[in-house]
Amino acid sequence: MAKYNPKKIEQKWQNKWYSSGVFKAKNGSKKKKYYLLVEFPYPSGDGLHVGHCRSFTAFDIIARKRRMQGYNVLYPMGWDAFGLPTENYAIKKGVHPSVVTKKNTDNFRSQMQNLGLSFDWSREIDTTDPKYYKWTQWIFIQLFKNGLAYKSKISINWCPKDKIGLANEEVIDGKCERCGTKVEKKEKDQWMIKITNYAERLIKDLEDVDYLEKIKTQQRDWIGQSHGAVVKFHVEGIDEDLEVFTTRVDTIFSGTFLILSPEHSFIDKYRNKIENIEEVLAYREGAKNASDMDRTNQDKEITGVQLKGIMVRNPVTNEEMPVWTADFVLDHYGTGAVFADAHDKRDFKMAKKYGIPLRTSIKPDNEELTQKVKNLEECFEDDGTLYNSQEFDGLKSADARPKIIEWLSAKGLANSKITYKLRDWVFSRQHYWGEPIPMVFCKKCGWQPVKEKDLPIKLPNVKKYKPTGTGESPLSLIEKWVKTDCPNCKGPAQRETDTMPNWAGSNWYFLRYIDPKNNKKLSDDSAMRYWMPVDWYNGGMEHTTLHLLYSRFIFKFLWDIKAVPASVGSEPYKKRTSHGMVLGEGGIKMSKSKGNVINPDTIIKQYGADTLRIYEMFMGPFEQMIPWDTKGVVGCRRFVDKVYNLAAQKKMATKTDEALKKVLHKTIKKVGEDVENLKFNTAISSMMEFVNAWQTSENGLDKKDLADFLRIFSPFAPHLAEELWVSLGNKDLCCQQKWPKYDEKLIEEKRVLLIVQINGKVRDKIEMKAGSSQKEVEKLVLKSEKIKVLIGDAEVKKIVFVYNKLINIVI
RNA sequence: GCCGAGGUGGUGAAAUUGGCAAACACGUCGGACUCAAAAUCCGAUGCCCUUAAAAGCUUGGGGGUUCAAGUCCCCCCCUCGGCACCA
Repeated sequence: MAKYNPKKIEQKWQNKWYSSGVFKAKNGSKKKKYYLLVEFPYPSGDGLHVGHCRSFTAFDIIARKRRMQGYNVLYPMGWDAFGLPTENYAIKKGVHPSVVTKKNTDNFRSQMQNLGLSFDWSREIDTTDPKYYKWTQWIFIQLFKNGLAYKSKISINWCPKDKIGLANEEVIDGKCERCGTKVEKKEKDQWMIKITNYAERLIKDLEDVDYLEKIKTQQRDWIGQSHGAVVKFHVEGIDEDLEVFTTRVDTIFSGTFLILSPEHSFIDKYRNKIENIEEVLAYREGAKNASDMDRTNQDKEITGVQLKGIMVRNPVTNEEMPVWTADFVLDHYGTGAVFADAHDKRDFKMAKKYGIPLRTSIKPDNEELTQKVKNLEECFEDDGTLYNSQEFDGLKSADARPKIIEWLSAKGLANSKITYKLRDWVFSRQHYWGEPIPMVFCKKCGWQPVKEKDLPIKLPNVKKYKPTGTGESPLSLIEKWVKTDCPNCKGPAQRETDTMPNWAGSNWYFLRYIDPKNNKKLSDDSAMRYWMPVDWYNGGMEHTTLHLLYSRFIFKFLWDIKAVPASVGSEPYKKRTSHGMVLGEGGIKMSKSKGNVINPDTIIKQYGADTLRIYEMFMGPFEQMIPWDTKGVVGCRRFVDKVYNLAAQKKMATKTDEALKKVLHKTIKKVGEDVENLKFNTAISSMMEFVNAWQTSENGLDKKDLADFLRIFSPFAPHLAEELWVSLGNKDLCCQQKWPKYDEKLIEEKRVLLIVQINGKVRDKIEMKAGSSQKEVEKLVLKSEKIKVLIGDAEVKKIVFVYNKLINIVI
């Protein structure tokens, strides 16, 4: 038989698979479904990254295994193709982004096919296809109609050199991603989405899904729920209360002053009551100009200005408290105001700096520390025991909190309240290459959504993709497109010229794969009922708080408005895992500038796709970051070669050796279990062990056992598996076979290697039949010369026996 | 600062969850084949002492629990990821 030639083999089987449609998922099937999803890539000009290959191959293995286990598997692929690099390329070269996108997606597709990935290509989607983004726009309109999309003036990142608004992800270290200029803030009217309405559900429903714990934790932290209370502080001489959010009501008896954010509306409302208003407004101005970098600087000196002439009353001590403003109090969190006391480091520092009186009311358990706290030498921030707190003295912080809230709310002075760090989602981008926001502004009717029958609002062709310099999107320059009729009154109106962020298309794409050609709906109800939710979704950790959270939110919304059938439930993904990044050799990030990018095409050309697949799975644990090592690829090629040589050239046994058969069945068990746990590296090492045993066995495998091995091998190295499958005389495809079962009886050990320890140290090993009793083992061990010598005259104190494993003699 | 993950040979890593630490692979060294090289095959390979055997040491550091600890508990150090003036 000829030498192993992956080039010849792989092309042939890819053609066969893709032309026969074996990987097509069937809607309306009676079979059990399995929906496997990997994040669709942004088709960049650089081509497929070996990191893509890793997660796509991993889930390809699961998809192939599931098909062999009899499932109707949906494993689709598409393109998240709106995005900046394509737009930048268009600006530079003057080529239309859609032309670039077409070129890049063609390249990506062929690279994926060269890897033998079993995607169902009949369901391919592209977020930049008007037939697709028609529904992205439709979702926006539903958000608007349900009061979840609104316009708001907010400060955006502004590059003064390029004269363009930047998304957070375009700001690297406070500088513009393109030109490196320091980014400024600029106020601009933006479309916002009220994701905060869903904050509670987004946290609560995490209980019902199977996500990696670290993913859940990260989402919870991002949403940032805190339980506390809003307390009212009456302003002296004005019929007004200042409301303050706190999670530490237990410290309220020590509250001696109040701090407002510089932007707090109270300052505007009572300008004339504030004696030093000029100073206060100057402070506000200064805070506004401080960049994010300065504001997050830990060591920054605390500053503040007192609102002279304003006093409030502490609702529990009834004492007068001065009111200050300081920029560490954030306007957008809680009520934009805090009460300050000796139990918060920042308040403590500020009071010391400006000579504001402090009082303590919580003490730690430690007596020495308590003295320091009482003397105001140290700031105690933790929970402790209350004192100076009237009837609440002696209570622990945690017990005091609900009691104090209850007591205050009875008097109408407080309400318990839950706040979130999560903020509403800025949805406008001043770019060309994105979905146009389907809204129209009419002087008479205000903002109006485009009529659904007029969707999609197609991106018009422009001559220049360059930003306008005024902060408007390039679309604003196309007068013909901007001018339109009001959908409501038919009067003259203007289109929104901002586009959507690149998260918009990926919010709901998993619904489109289910029914990719539907032009009446996002996706057909009965098909959604069958396929949803996604059974297993894998993606990068970097998408945990953006894409993953956004898409969960949008899905909940679609479910609420019944665009998704009720029976599906309100969580889109049953299970979510994450892969580790593939780094360049030496452990640094792969990048063009470092010249350490590995192109999968090169590896396939040199070693074959099966080898690349196996290497990517063997290189290390799937969830872990891992450096590329071309030497390791060689080792995997040797393994693949070995399988080929053994299967193709060794004479077939009439009956497999008993010992080898045993190893085979252990391997079937191990590979099956490891794949389910994403432990591909150990699955492969166990197959290597099996192949080594096969190589050294006397007679080798018989036809049936070789066929079983090929079946477990085929998800990993599908091309070679098919080639060897037909060489056994089969006419069908290996990937359509049943996943083999292992024989429990064969796996059972008849003889075991028993460890003999003296005082916990391994001194000997004896082989004996499995299931021997302690007595039998003891007899044998104590007779052994080696052990006799080691025990010598010492007294045997104790003997520990672990069934089928070890015996430990304590002397 | 807080939260999360991790630290095991020269390298990537295993370790059935408390029971032989280093499987599998890379690399290195030695041998076979060859005029020679590559490829391939065989053997050795945690460290230390040693011609060898035997002993001893070893999972970031220190302490503890246990007949037995990479695994459990306490303290500390380091690396990576996330959040970060969030009241």
